[in-house]
Amino acid sequence: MEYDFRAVEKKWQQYWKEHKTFKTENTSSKPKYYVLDMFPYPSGAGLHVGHPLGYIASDIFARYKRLKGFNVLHPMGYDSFGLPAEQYAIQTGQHPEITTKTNIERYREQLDKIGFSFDWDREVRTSNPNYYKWTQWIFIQLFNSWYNPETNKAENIERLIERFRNGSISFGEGRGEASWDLLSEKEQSDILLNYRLAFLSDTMVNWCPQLGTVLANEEVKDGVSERGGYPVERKLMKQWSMRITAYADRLLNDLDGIDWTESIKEAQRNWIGKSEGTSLKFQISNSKFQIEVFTTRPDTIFGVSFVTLAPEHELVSVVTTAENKKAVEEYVTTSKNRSERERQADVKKITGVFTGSYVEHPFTGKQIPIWVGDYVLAGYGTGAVMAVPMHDTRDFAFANHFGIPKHMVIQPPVDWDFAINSYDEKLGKLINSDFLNGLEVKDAIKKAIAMIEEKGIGKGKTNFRLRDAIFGRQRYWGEPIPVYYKHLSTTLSTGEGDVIPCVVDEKDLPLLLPEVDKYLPTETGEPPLARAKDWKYKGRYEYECSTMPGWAGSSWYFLRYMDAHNDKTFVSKEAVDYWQNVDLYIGGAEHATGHLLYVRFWTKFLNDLGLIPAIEPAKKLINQGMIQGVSSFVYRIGNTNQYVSHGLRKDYETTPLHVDVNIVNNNVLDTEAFMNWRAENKSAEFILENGKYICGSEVEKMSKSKWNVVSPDDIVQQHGADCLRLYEMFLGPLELSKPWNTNGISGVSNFIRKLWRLFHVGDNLNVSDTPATKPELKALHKTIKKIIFDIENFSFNTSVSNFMICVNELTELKCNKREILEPLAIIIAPYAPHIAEELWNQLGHTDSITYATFPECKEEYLIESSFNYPVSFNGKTRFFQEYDLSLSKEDIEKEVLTLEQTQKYLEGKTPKKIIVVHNKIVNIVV
RNA sequence: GCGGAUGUGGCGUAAUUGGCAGCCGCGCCAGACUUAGGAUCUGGUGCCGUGAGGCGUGGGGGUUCGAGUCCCUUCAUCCGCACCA
Repeated sequence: MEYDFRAVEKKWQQYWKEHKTFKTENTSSKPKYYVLDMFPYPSGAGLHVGHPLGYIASDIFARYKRLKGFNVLHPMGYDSFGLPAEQYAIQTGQHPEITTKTNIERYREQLDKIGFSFDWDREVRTSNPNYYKWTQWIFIQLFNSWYNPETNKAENIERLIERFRNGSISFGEGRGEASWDLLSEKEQSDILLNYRLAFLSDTMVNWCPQLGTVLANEEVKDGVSERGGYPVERKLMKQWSMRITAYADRLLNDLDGIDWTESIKEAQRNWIGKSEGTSLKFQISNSKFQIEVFTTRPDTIFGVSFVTLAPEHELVSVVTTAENKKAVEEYVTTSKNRSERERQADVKKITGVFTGSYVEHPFTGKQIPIWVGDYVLAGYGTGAVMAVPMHDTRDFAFANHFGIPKHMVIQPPVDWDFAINSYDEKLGKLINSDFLNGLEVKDAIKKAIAMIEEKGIGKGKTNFRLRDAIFGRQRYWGEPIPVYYKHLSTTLSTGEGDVIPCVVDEKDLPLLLPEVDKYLPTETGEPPLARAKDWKYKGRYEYECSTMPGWAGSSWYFLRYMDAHNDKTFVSKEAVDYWQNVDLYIGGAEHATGHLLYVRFWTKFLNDLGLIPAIEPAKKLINQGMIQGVSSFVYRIGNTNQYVSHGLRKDYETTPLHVDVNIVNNNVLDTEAFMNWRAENKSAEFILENGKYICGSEVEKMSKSKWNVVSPDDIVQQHGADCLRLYEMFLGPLELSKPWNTNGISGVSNFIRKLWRLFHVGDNLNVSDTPATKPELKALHKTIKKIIFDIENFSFNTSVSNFMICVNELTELKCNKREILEPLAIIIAPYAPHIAEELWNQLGHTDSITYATFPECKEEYLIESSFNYPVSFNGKTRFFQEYDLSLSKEDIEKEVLTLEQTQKYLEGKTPKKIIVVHNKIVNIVV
């Protein structure tokens, strides 16, 4: 009988569960190793074959490390707050908690079937109050902290207040020498909000009316929401934000110390967008005001021919003269009404308007016109730029469009046609630039900054593209922000009471998510939490009604796994001192500027507070590729119920329609199944080619709506979990994206059966205790060596081929020696744990193979005494000749020349040169 | 526009890091066996050519005795960022 994978896999999954085989302790004499997967959001669609790809790789690595004698932490959990469950709740009235629970159970079932070695006792769910209690606790620490630029660390806000009191830090302009304690509570609160790491402020947000919430920058793609693709507009709102910008420099610099893919690091560098330059103030002619600009090119100061303000700039109205008022106001209004999307869509379209005013050039005193243009972004730098058309592409285009003069101040070291392009390179010598003349750009930048600073009109400055992260979401299914609003004594002037935000007391955590009647905003546009009845802090104070964003819970979950049940603290000192941080983190590259940046931010913050020892969450990060789906299409003719085969569709007017890939085999449609697939297909007619209906196909994202989802459950049911694991690895390098194709799976399936047959004759184990032969030992140890190399280089696809080679060789050798087969079972165990356990058990072991010892490669079995040299002429291999490895280069050279074959290829000529590379090649140059 | 990645048979891929290109599979071809199965086994399979042989790692050029691998250049595809001064 054949290997019964269904029985065996069920048996061992049961065994692991009962024996808690993968339970991990926080103390051990073994070295620690932490392998983490990005936890999933449990969606209603369940897992498809793409999801487990990374989990399989990490599981192999975790199991390998256990065999290598490490104490391995390999947990799993769920990122269970989020939009889809809430959208579903809005549609059906079903509480998101119930949906979430159902989805998690389904995920768990699917995961269990694949045989992962997770320690489920450490499971976390971000929507669980025991978990989000600590997410809220961390929020409170952020609220109570400020970033001290001198120590470059977050500190308790009390330290800042002390410094306000003793005057070592001034708490604001225009308040004179007033002492801190004389300020009202409201004034103090407002000032502190400018420093707190979690703070409330009026911010331009990405507001999505359809979703009824604000979105973070990385949740907006091309002006529409990432989820759902709804339009997003800019809106000024009072919002909770995280001062991630305080950490910009550290987030950038510390990238050098971590082993992450270059693409992720580069994406983060771009996102942080550090740019060094200088601020510079221009005096507005006949005015008390100045315009401050930021530039990275102070060297081009003598090339300035205009100054441009963003339409939102506060000085626009000030500098606009009466005769230009109408035009400017019109322009500003149009610009503001254009959505972010529209602005981005036509970047090429140059628009702007002259204000009628001028600034004075700081060095020449010349009059420089002030323009307004929406190519200048209000949110970056100072919202104003000094325009140098000859040396900046955008200024060049603007100047050309409006016929503004251009001044050349850098002599390019190459031929340059200034009629076509500006010269933006930081290379060349300065000309027409007074004290900068003759300097190289690099030196000119330094000199210009020095002169600007000396004149007191600006100073060297670093700008970041990174924005503070908006933290509040006007949604229901998220962590309540643990903030309440305290009413202060009524002020006489307004008759209204001042209100200040305060964090709830730590002992009152968790602040539970209240029940609401509907998951929609209120009639007045308040978030759903405003519907909660009698929901007040201490029965008196209104709570904050927005909830945390999806990334809050995932910004520290790697810590909670270390100590998942602690109800005294978010993670105990002992646990975090032992586990430190993640050694290997596997997940998708789509989180490059979202999760992966926030988790680094929170890690650094918690480290600043001395709560955790690590400054980075993960030492090594691997991004698994995406598994795409292959969609199948049928072609419906017009509005009929007739479908035409792919090859003949050109003759008709057709509409391509997605068809369930499960009723298509090798592009051939099962027409009967199609007719039964949906009621409206019952009477479908087909125009066939060669008696078959051929479907079209396309590679797309795997998704329910495209009918191209392949479920791991089906693969496990048909071929087994070990087969799925091996096949997913066999597909190709982990990092590569590829479309799923089940066709090749039979090769892996055959391999598993072949492996089984190596140990069995009929139904019986047939393993001999006689010593192994040299070729058998060689086959084994060669494989051990390769597998170690492969795993440590995360080259899981080549390991699978190497196992196949090994089993093929041993089958050829008719090897059934315990001395060979027992180590073979161990090295294959991380990949195919079920069959490995079964074989191990049949070999007479009573314990799990999980904690066996990974065999060592003994080089002595690999030593060869001779080598079959390829002999080539002018680099072209012509024949082979075996020589003993003890032979010297000279000996081989002599030997080769005596060969009849050599003489044949020499055709009577004398070789110019003979190259002999030991153990590699012989090359004869003629 | 900037940045990152990828490009090898009909397909997925491999190549000890400069040394026999195509390992391991899928598919395909031929054969064996047969209780005719989508089973198992054996052999073959880069392309052109009956053959000797020639050509072959997106294209072009270079370094080298020797290049998929190194250098220059160019093209294509995918991903990220994108008026960031």
